[in-house]
Amino acid sequence: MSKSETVSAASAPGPESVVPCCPPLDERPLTAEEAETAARMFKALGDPVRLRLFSLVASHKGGEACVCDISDVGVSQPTVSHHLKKLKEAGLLTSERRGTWVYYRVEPSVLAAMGRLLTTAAARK
Amino acid sequence: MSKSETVSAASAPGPESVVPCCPPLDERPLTAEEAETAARMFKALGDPVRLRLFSLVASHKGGEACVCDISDVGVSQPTVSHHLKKLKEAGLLTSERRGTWVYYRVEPSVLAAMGRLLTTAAARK
DNA sequence: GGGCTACATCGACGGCCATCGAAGCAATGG
DNA sequence: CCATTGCTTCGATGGCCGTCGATGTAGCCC
Repeated sequence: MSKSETVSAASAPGPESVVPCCPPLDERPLTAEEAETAARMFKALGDPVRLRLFSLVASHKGGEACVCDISDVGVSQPTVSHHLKKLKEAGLLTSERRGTWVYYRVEPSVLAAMGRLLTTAAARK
Repeated sequence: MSKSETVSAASAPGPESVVPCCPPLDERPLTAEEAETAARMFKALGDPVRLRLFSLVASHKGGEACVCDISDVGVSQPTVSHHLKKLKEAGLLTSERRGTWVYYRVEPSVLAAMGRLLTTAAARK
């Protein structure tokens, strides 16, 4: 059961646990649970192929892209699908089927949370 | 020219003349090389234990901590040393021996580069 | 229906990685 | 010089993960 939150109700239930996650890294030591949550997101971007796929979606016009637009990253099509699933499970992407194609789109809130986790630490220096 | 960009490095040379590594994730698709470099950094923070260790160093008074201060994360001491080595290899931490103890300290420039990679993408939304 | 395209899932394989105990190196204190 | 403490390195092991070909499913078109 996902916590009631300001999640856009239009989308499917999807993977829950989409939260601000954690305080800035230099504010307080992360607890074991916080580290587990945050590490899962960083881990999702810790693969070159996934990072390229994510960047391809994020930089695509309209903020979304179908798999056929981004599947030229040097690996087979099943592998692309596998990585997109990983990114979706990490809460970084959402997918929606429209007719023949499946469109992927970035989840801005999670991305902002990750950025805040890092930039605040640097800004306070 | 109006200040359409909130980038702090408008004219200042900046102490961080180091390579920013990559453009923001939503600006242009990353190349294979860029993705390889950036993924290496994200991967370093993609482990819960490493993330806790990094947070412990970053939040410690004085901006540095010896291993004895942060080795209580639930794993053996050799494992702690192993993870600290990984963080150092990723360029996120630096170490210095002073007498009996070895002190670790965060590398602000690399941290800032990672944050910029994420926050710019979110801020431009 | 038949065929085609777009994408996901399955099963398997190879390699990387987190973890540990044991041992090694460094510095201090007696 | 020896013992002790702080930390790193070594070697081994178990598990996770990225990758693939084959197969399955969903939607479009003739």
